[in-house]
Amino acid sequence: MAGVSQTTVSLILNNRTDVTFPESTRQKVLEAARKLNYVPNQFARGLKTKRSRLIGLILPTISNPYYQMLAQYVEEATAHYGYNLLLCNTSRLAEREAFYLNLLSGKFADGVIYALEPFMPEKAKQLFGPERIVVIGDANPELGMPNVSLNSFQAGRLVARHLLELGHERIGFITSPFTGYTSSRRKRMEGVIAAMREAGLEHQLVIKEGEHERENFDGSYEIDIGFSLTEALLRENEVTAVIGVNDMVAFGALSYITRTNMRIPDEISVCGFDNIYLSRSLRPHITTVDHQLNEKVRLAVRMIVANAGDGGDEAAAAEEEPKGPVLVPRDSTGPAPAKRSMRIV
Amino acid sequence: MAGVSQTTVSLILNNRTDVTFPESTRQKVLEAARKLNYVPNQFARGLKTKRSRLIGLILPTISNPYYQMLAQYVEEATAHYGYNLLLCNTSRLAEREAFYLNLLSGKFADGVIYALEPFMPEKAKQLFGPERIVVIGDANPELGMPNVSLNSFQAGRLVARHLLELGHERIGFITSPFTGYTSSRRKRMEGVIAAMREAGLEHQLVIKEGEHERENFDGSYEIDIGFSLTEALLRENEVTAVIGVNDMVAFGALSYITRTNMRIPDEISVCGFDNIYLSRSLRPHITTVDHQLNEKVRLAVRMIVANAGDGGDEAAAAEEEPKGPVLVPRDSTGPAPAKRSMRIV
DNA sequence: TTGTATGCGTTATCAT
DNA sequence: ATGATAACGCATACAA
Repeated sequence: MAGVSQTTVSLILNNRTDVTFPESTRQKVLEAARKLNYVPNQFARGLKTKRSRLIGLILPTISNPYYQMLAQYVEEATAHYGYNLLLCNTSRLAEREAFYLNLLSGKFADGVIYALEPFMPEKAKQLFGPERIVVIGDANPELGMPNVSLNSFQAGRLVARHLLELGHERIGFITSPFTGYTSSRRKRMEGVIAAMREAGLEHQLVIKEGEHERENFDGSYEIDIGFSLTEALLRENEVTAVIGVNDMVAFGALSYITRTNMRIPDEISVCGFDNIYLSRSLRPHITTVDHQLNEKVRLAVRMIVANAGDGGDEAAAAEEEPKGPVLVPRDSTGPAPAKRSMRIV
Repeated sequence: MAGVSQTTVSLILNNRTDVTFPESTRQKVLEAARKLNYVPNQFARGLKTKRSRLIGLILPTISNPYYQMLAQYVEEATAHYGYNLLLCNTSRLAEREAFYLNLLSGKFADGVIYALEPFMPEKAKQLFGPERIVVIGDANPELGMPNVSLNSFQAGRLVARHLLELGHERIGFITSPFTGYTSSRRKRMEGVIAAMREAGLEHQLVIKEGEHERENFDGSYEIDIGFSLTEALLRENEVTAVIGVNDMVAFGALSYITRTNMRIPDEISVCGFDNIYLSRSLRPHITTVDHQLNEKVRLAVRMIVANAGDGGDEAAAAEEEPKGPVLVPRDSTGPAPAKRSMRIV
């Protein structure tokens, strides 16, 4: 229609810098494309270039505010690079992970972001090669995959130090179960223990762990765990602060405490991890730790885009040092109450 | 490697029913494929078949529990059909919607599910054809697109009738702004008004609408709106029940009321819409309306799969009548308090 | 039951 | 600066 060849059209529409055309030709082609509502066929393009501009995101479920937040960030980052996000909910089932790995492979996706610990790292590496995969989570060298680190240990330490500085001495840590696949829960606890030990208060820490991982993956499970563990914790112990292993568990704690008519933070402090948006919406606003997830997600996406792609300067950008977790103090934590509550100690 | 032709391999690997092979040949091919870790190239396949087994989901943001729930259901439904979900967050920006429509088109996606009212229905229809699009939301014949209906009007009526049955007469309805693009808020209100009118209590309804739509799309905005509108509502009016335009707004109302030390539901009832999982986790569990979204989402996905696809029986299944909204009574609503609160009336 | 040949729409190579 | 042509990997019409 523009009276030129396929080649010319391709070169112009992809506005490549290595060739140059007279403005007149360029306009003719652009005009014709516009008139025809031309949209390049991504199948044909992918067949040649082996690139899809698609990134798969593997996570257990989107019904959990943490993963929802993460997915939101990934979506924003991929869109920024003109990429599209494929959502893959595995419910932590190996079978579902395998299903999605197959679906994504065949050079179909340019890369895969794991937001949980891979069940089948070998299969993933075999299908994509390690350089097309990024794991967002606590570093695990055994996996042999690129990793954007979350440093849960440091996060745990930050929270505990915050409470110690406020004068709390007897502290409860409540958590959903330590399972094989979520080492971050354990690492948060270890960070808390480390801080308590540094303060010489190691034996003042009370740890309560939930019983069974429940099949359902929405946040209600964690809220329930937080509620019942706090009930048990306060029945047996005189703590002045409760640390939930994440914000949802902390909300459960808050629910129970509110119901007992104890005042927060005057009589008891509560805090969590993750800085999900509810932690700054529900009242009281809760003290938590921000992972700077947005920055980290962007880094992960850049790593894949650089590797899949046009390389060069992009690749350099991917080498940045990720930032560490930061404490976000809010209304739910305050100075430890006076001796009254310390009578057992 | 199996000593047979491409054709044979293709036929066997796609296990087509219209041809039949001796078991020996079949095994040879399957064996070879397994050994080679063969994964079909989806680009090449798509180039021939014009099918991607990809469905685009267009929504404003995933940082809002309603859309998060919807996305979860869509993901489950698409996975069930061996499809993959492309997540497209538009933040209700026309520009972003256009970006995604282009990205998805070129026969790249088999269909598009709109979870919000399309900004550019014409462009969408032009790129995909109306039969490849399904809108999940209140029916809007003007769009000329297939629609899975949510019936917000009926939902509003259900809630109001529930309160009327409990003896409430003076009721507040609080809502984020009625904007051009979310007619469901207005329809919920109209349903409430209809029920009040049927009871002859039309003038006992107090409506409070938030000021400006805020740019940020996480639920915190709606919680804040609920909080401040309830404050204003209770300062000026003696209502015995508050209806939030959705569960998040209702949570905001709950937050304010809890802080005033009024008892729920003894002194005041609160309810919302959508049945997001938080409504059954946070305490008190709130009365709400369930849209039976899961069923509706499955229907929407089936409609696209049937149209894109292998047709026949699938297409028939897509004709089902969608179910209506149902009331979910929980702890936050109870009988209207005795006359004490009714002195103004 | 199985093989041969063709084409999907694009980009890349090599001409001119 | 631009055009001709091949090739990507698969599915299919047709032949055998």
